[in-house]
Formats: sequence, structure tokens, C-alpha cells
Amino acid sequence: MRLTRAGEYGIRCVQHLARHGKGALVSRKEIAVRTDVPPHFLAKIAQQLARAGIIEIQQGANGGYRLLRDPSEITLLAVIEAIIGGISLNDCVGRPESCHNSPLCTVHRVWNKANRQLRATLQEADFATLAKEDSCCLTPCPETAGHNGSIEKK
Amino acid sequence: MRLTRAGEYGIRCVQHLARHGKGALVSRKEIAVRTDVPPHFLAKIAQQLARAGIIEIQQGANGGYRLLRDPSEITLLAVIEAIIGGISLNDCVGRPESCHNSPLCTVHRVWNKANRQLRATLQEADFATLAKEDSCCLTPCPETAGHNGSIEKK
DNA sequence: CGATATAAGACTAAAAATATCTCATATATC
DNA sequence: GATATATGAGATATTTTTAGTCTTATATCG
Ligand code: SF4
Ligand code: SF4
Repeated sequence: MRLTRAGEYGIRCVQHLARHGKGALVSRKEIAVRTDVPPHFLAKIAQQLARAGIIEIQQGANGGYRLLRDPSEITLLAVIEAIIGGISLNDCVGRPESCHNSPLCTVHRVWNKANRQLRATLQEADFATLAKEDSCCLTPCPETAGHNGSIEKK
Repeated sequence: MRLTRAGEYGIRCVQHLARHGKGALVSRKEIAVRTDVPPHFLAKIAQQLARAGIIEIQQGANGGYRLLRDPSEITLLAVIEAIIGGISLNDCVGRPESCHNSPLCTVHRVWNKANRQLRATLQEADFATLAKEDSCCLTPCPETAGHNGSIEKK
């Protein structure tokens, strides 16, 4: 009944990328350091995000990751499900056939309802909105600065 | 992000007991067979339910388990949390100190909200209501019969 | 080409879930 | 009270999942 570490890391990764905006290239190393995720682990997670069409991976020297969509178009739900697969609070939610009683089971219906609610809540949260208030970035991020009270640029 | 087997089994156990009503003694073996739970595993789960004050265990010959409260007073949430501990969708929900960023983190707030909703939904579901419509019992249960279309008793 | 950075998947280690076993304890019945 | 029966409680074993690392291959820059 908890998010896996990979899922949490995936969110941090997208959140960090979102601070740089759509299309900006950020190296794996920078993301790993800033979000406190083991670099090799991040690589695996990034692959899943890429397969889901959320980020693009650029190989080679000076490579890195970039967001393919605008932060406002990316929801928490999309990121989580890209990494841990479909959310289902109980086995019988995702695979009703796993319990032959599911067609009759009233508990099953409660789980279905709870699952729908959970997904809805996670879908409401997009990364543009999340970034507005503050961020999940674990250490201050110079590139994105300017939110330290005074606007210095220009 | 899923209910453990133990949690699911605990729910089945309470649901079966609920069909017999508050205070009725049902043997561990019967519950195990009817709900398709390994008997020894059920024993461990029952201990947790007993510690939580949901059931009472009677030892000795012709022993078994009985509900301490009325089914209408027992919620899904209570049973689940008795067995798998407090529900928390992400580590930082249950233990905010596990991530030093939680006071600032907007994602954290989404998790908190989702967690509250989930708990609320599970708390709304009590076993009296759940039993009204149909049941989770995996095999027909003679003692509780009478819902097979015709009323035969008397 | 050579240096750098990621790809992709194999591999390992650790943790958690699931189930079982053993010995102890309580109760009914004789 | 003795015996049979049924559960208590914790230890143990097995399996599955999670978390993290490592190795070899590939892409890009200069
Ligand atoms: S008994 Fe009901 S809640 Fe439990 S697994 Fe089967 S369908 Fe789902
Ligand atoms: S970064 Fe935010 S969501 Fe992630 S663990 Fe920390 S507080 Fe929770």
C-alpha cells in the first residue's frame, strides 16, 4: 500500500525536469545529484519514462534527458503508472479474474471505488501546478533561480 | 500500492464472522475453509485482529473466534489497519521526517490528500452494510442460508 | 579516433510477504 | 484429574519483490 522507491524517484526526476521547462536538456548526473537518486537507478527509471513518451533521452557526450510535453500536460498519475504499472489497491481491482468471487463481492466494489478516487486525485495534479507553489527539488537549483525573493535577471 | 494478502484475508475473516453476527463463535477451521485462507496463516491474522479489539479468541476444545463489536461498528479501515498497520501511500505520508523536504514539497501534499480520501472511503464501509447486498464468502454457507431465492426455514 | 555520456539488460543483495512448524496453553468431556 | 481437541505465539523456511549495481554496447561531440 505504498509507492515504490522507483515511483518516487520518477516523480522527482520529472519534477526536476519540469523546473527547466519542456525541451530543456538536463544531464542524468545533475538530476541524480539534485534529487538524491542513485545515478544507475535513475537510468533505468528514465528508460521507463521514455517508453511512456514523457521524456526523451539524448545519448552521447553532453547527453541527458528532456521533457517531451509541457509540465502542465504531465500528471502525477501518468508518471507513476509509467513506472509501477497500473495502480490497483487490491489484486482483484486490476485483475478481477484473480478472485472468482469478484462479480458478487461488495468489498470488491469498495476497492474499485477507492481506486477510482485515488487515480482521479493523482490525475488532477500536473507538474506545472505543482511547481507553482514550491518544488520537490532537494537542493537549491541555480538555473531555475529567481525565486529567492528578488528578481535579478535584467 | 496494493493490499497485502494478510489484509485481504483479515477482511474475509471478519466478513465471515459478520455473517454469523456479533458474539457468535466460529471455529478457525471453518473460517479458513470457507474463506480459502491457510489455517495457520489465519491464526496469525486473528491474533492481530484480537489485539485490535475486533475479535475475541476462545481457546480449547470447540474454540474459535467471535466478533466483539456489531458488524455495523466495524469498518474496512479498522480491519486493514489492524493488520497492515497505518495506511500510507508514500513513506513521507506516514513519516514526514523520512524526507527532509516534506515541509516544502507540493507532491507531499497531494499524497496526503489522496491518503485522507482513501482512508475516508474505507471508513465509510462497515460490514453490516457490506453484508446487506451480498457477501465475500467464497463458498455457500448453510448457517447463514436463506438467501438462495426461497426462504425455507419455518 | 578518443573521450564522454547514456542504453540495456544481467546480476546481486536486501527486504518483505507468505506460509508453515513447533511447543505451549486453554477448555471440554469423560 | 486425564485425555483429546483447538488455538496461542513466536520461530523458521520459502518465495517474491524491491533496490541497487555492474558490464558491455552504442551514440555523440570535438
Ligand atoms: S473476496 Fe472480494 S475483495 Fe477479496 S479478492 Fe475476492 S473480490 Fe476482491
Ligand atoms: S520529495 Fe516530496 S513526495 Fe517525495 S518523499 Fe519527499 S516529501 Fe514525499
